[in-house]
Amino acid sequence: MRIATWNVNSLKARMARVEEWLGYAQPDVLCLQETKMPDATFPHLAFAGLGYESVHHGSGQWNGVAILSRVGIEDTVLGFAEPIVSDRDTRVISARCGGVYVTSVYVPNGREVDSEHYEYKLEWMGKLGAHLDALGGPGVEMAVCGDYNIAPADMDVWDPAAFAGATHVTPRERDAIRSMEQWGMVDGFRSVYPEERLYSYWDYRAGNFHEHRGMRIDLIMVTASLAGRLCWALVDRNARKGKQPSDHAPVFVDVCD
DNA sequence: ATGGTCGAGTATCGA
Repeated sequence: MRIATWNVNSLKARMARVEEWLGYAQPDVLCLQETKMPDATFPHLAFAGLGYESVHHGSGQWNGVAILSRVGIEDTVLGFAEPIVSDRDTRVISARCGGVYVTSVYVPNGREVDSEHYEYKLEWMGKLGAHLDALGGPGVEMAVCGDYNIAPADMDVWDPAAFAGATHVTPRERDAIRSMEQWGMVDGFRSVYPEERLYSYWDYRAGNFHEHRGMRIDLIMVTASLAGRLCWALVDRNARKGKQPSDHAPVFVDVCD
């Protein structure tokens, strides 16, 4: 089972690239973030034509998350599960796909350390933990995929010194990832490639992509039963190239029997 | 050394 995640930075702007990618990457499940559209305009029919059922949680021109699956979609939860209070942003959606409870997350950016946005980000990560408990806890086969806006370790940024004092790398943010690991999840890509300095996001500006100035902030966190069966993982840098790319590349893991 | 681009919408803001 191939489980993928991709922050598309507007699905309207990226639809042709997403269709192309589904065609050659053949994921069983694809989590999308930053669709930047309301539910009313989500292209369920186009994805159905490619063999994918889909669920979407979006309210307007910002945020927006979705799950596409060709192995079934059931038990969909929009936002955080009850009784967790969801905020007005549409940043999380969950659904059971082929026996795996899949969650697509777009974690708040944080903007500046110690700003209200930063506190909101940390609070949001706390709610995500409660959400995963509500879905059944670490004993459930679960994949939590998305743009975490957190680089788990120094090796996940092109130059740790360049991020001094910035968000995405602070101990409090990294503690949120560590809490997920202590709860029972494994960073799927990192477990397959313990040493590789590969990134999933590059700012559009300044030729950052070609200069390899990136960050690995798009993660597929999986519970133990899946973690023990990971047989491959990939960041598809080719999908960051060419005409009208997203600033993020898709990432996937393969779960084998 | 700084900033360099996109996508939202159509002036700027957010990333």
